[in-house]
Amino acid sequence: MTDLAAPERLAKIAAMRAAGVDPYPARGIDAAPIAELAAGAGTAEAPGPKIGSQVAVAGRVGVLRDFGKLVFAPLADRSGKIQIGLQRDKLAAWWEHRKWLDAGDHLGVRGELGFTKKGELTVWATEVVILSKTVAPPPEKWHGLADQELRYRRRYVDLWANEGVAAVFAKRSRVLSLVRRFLEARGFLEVETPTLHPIAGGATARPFVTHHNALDADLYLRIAPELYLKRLIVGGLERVFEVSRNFRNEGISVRHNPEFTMLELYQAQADYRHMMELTETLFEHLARELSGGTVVEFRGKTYDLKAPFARLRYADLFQRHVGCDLHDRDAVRAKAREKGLEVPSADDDAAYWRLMNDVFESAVEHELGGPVFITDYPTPICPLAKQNPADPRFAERFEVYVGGMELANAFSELNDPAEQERRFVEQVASQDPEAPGEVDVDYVQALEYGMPPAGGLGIGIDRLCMVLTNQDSIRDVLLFPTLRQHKTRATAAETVADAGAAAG
RNA sequence: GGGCGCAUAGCUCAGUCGGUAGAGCAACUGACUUUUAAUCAGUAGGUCCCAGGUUCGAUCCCUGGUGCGCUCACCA
Repeated sequence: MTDLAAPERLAKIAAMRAAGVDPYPARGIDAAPIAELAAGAGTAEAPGPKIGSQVAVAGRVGVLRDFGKLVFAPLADRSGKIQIGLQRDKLAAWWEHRKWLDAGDHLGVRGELGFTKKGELTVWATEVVILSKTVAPPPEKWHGLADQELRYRRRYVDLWANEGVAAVFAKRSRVLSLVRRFLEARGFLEVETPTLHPIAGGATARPFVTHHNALDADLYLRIAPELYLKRLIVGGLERVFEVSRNFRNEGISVRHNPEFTMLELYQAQADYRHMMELTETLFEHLARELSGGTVVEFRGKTYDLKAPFARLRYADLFQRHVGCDLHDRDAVRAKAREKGLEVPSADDDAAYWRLMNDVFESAVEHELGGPVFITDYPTPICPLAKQNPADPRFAERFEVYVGGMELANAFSELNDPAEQERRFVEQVASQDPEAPGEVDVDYVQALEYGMPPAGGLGIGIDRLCMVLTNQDSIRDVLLFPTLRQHKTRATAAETVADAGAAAG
């Protein structure tokens, strides 16, 4: 046990055992979802159990309001909450055991559905069973679990102690479900590709490294599923998607978690224009399904996710917000210095384009409300995208922004093996710590077998859920966000460890 | 990683212009058959995050550390 366990509750467990009552019985009880009772109550529209009928409910009990010969308490399950009423007269033999009950216990209650004098729907108990005795006291009843860190560390408490938390995750689940149905209806096949990659490709990010003992080889946790999914397009699957947990060894912020979920999809015979249409259609669909309308509120502002979204060209935005052409290297460097960005002394192309994009991001991104497509990125910052046939300086790529946050990234996929190889070699040579360490030769070979023209799209599911559920931090849409390691004091574990040390 | 802020009872917080501390809730005891954060009476509960420094004296001031939050950078 840990120091969370309250002595008075442990004493109750001992008392129950002494009385021959199991505080952790093996079987639950067959109970109705509480919402059915609460909403139904035998009316014509909602044919739940009638007032006066016998019902059974099971759930976590809240604060006990004890009147001596009468106890009221709320009982909550996943579906809702109802009041239970325990009366001495109806629980004669059991009545003395009411002292075993504590806030937070799991109870099964059988009784008659009725009302109190104040008109509160109540299950008047004729039988009460402790289904699981809680030794850790629940959070304070007024404030709930307020400590941010504890909310994340003890999400299992946060979920029932704080209103609305479970609903956010139910919505998230629904987003994934809707996305799957949406894509399946359009002929996409859900696939699963490796999480362990010999080369960390498909994005620029620092990977996590791990080691396979039998192969005696280092492997990387994937930073993106992209290159595998495109191999499947080569393989003729034509329309594939994956809900991919990606891992990036980077900082943590309100928008970043080291592991995050991305939807990636690829569609043969499509290009980035199709991806735009698909994106805005999907976003509108999700908004409508989740909230009934297309307008969502996020961080105190509203955004209309009704398609079509505005389309703004990268070069135009650059000109407008930075004030010079993105190819004018001297002017861009001057702007970078103005903004206090670190201007690299090296004069190579890779460094210039990184700088140019930094300038763009610092000048443009937070100016964007959205939803908006930023389109036609400069080719040098798009190693996996196809060039625009009319102007090869730009790639057929777009990103979607809502509330200053990048939600999606898509392009017409580069399928020329020679050009792809050239860009890989360039990346590897760039010395960028976030670039892959070696050329993915197998991927180039895949392209040599021929990939049809295809559009690809990646959507940050966590961020999308932030927008759709109006949560400011990515941590609030992740059940268990990554936190610094933290040793919980486990008194029993210490005892075991001490015993082991003593024995050894 | 940089900057800013916070750390006091189980929880949420107040407080001490430097003299080792308080409220509400929770717990415990008692009363109460109609509460909705029940009420009433009482009891108990503190390494004031840790270490060092200044001081007659530090929870308070200073330095360092730890943890957390916010923010910047990077990205999705």
